[in-house]
Amino acid sequence: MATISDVASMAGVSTATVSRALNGKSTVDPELAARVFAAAEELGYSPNGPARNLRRQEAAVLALIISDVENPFFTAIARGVEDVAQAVGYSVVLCNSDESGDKERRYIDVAIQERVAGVILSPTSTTTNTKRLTDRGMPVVAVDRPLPDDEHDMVLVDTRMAAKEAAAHLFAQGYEQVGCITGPAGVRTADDRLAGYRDAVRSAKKRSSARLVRRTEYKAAGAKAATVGLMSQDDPPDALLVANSSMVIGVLEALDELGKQVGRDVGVVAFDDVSWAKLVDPPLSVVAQPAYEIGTVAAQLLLARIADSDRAATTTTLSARLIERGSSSRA
Amino acid sequence: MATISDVASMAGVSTATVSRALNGKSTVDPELAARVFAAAEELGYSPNGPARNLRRQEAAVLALIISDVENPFFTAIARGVEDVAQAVGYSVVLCNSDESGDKERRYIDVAIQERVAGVILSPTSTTTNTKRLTDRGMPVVAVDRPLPDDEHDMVLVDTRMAAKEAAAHLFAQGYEQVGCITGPAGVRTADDRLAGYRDAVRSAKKRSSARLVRRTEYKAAGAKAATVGLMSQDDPPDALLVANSSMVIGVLEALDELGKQVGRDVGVVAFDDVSWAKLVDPPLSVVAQPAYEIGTVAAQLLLARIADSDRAATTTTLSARLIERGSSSRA
DNA sequence: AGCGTCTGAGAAAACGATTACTCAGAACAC
DNA sequence: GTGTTCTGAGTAATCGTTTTCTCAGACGCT
Repeated sequence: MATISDVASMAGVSTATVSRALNGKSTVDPELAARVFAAAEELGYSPNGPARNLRRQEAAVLALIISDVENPFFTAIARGVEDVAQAVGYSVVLCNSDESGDKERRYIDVAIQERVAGVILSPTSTTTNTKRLTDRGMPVVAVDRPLPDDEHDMVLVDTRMAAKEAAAHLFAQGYEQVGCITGPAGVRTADDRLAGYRDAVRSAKKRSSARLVRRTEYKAAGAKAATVGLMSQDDPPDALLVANSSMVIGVLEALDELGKQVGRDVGVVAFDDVSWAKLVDPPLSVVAQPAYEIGTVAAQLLLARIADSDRAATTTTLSARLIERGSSSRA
Repeated sequence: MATISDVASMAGVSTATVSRALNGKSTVDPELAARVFAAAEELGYSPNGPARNLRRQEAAVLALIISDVENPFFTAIARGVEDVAQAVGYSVVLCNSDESGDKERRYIDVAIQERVAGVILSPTSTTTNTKRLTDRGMPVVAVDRPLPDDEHDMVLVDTRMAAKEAAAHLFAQGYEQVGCITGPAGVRTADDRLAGYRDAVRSAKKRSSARLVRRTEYKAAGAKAATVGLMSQDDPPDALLVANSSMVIGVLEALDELGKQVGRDVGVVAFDDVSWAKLVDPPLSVVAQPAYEIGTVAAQLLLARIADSDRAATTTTLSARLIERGSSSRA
């Protein structure tokens, strides 16, 4: 592949001049510049990124490490990040940690090695991995889930409040025994949603009962099994708050197989307003999280931190919105 | 951030020895190696990727450029690619071209600049962009959609046959006037699915009619409008073949709003077996494409080509599978 | 002992860009 | 006409690795 020296000798100038011309730095004689551009075009010259980054000690690349590429919530975040980054000339590379602390670590190491300008991640495990980044002074923004030390910029959703509101809505609709299916213990969103659920139970003056709560992976299969377990006890729940959109697939499958009619027999509210929510019967009531906005805000925060590493860390908390549809109504 | 020289001086050896020790090359005195490892650990040393890549003239990174991150078909491909790549120590960076030839070109340029080892892409526009890659001898594998010249490795699905089979199935179920909603002209999968549909129309001895065909973006909104258009004519179709899963969302919404009952009034088969297909009422009949496998095969092909650039180009065509559910049955 | 052969570590040359220096010549002021 | 400033291009240093040389010393063989 053509190098800058090839261009230089073809244009009959020094490499310095080529570099200056191509980057529009300083002033270069228009006639020389024209020769340079012609030569670059002719040779199909494309600057060697690694060499440039090595010299410049910076790369206009952001890493985005998300915990599930197949979850629309995270892909929407990705879009938000990308749109902001593109606008200022940064590229985004997307990595899928797949809820595995191990893969997360591997991608963090790649990000460090490649010396990307900054990292946005939805942390799976706590601290240990991100410490590698902060130890080396790499700008980081956490999304969706907080990091323990508040040295970091974070973009979160007030998911506890949202869960409370969703559960309260179910009680208000006349459901008596609202259950909750949430993610693994230690995953902050899962814990928060459970806490919000409990807040609502308390506010409704109901007796809180571990019997009505299940925790599983944030996946359909686990949620399906959990639903079967919940529903097959004596005095089963008559409504469910489900902590994400993958899970609700398992939940709806299970209810269908158990012959329970959603809405009439069992009220359901799930997190994330997926594109197909209106298509199921009855339409699914959801907690819509501002995923795209999380992405845009996170990208802006990261860019700000890259520009000024001494900025005080900020935490932005966005709020979610309950969308009432048929699945949470007995009518 | 610590450099190799820092490690070298702390360990009291030369940088060459540090490099050799850390990379396990050649033989290094165990005692020296131990000092090196200790120093590297102590300093939190992480080799500078750009510098390494510059020297080595290669990076263990693959670029995957897909046309829609929010489409589960493509994210499943991504998983396949990633699993294969990870296993052999390559990282994958995912880029979203968003069906825009412009973004595609930008990401291709980034891939070239960063000198990634190879590129897997689902081409949006034809030739022009990929020529940039091949001109520079960059290994490329096309997925989902072919590239015109057969100099390339490709992994495709026999989507024409699958479309034919799906449409034939609708006829077999007793639908008389099967319509088709497909993607933009020029997008190969869209054209092939339409061609397969026409094959089936011909085989069923029906008169083919442009009246029953609509083309729009591969998005829900366009498909919704197309459906309304199709259904509001005199003698509207009584079944629809829908070319992807985003579109079918719009189609189902439209049918619902028009008061048409899916299955009984209008049969529907759509491409891609999305996770929620069984949840809609009636369950959605689909053409399941082997997306994950497309990804794994593509990654293997790419790795093979990276290892040996003189390999003959191969085209792998996988087949799709029709899954019959309630939406294509009058019962 | 003397002479290859080997081993293993350091010195130094890449890799391909950017950029701090340097310096010739023009422009300008006196 | 001389000295000063300015302009713009080339020279060379630099980024942090890897890797080719180079070479000292150990080893083995006759």
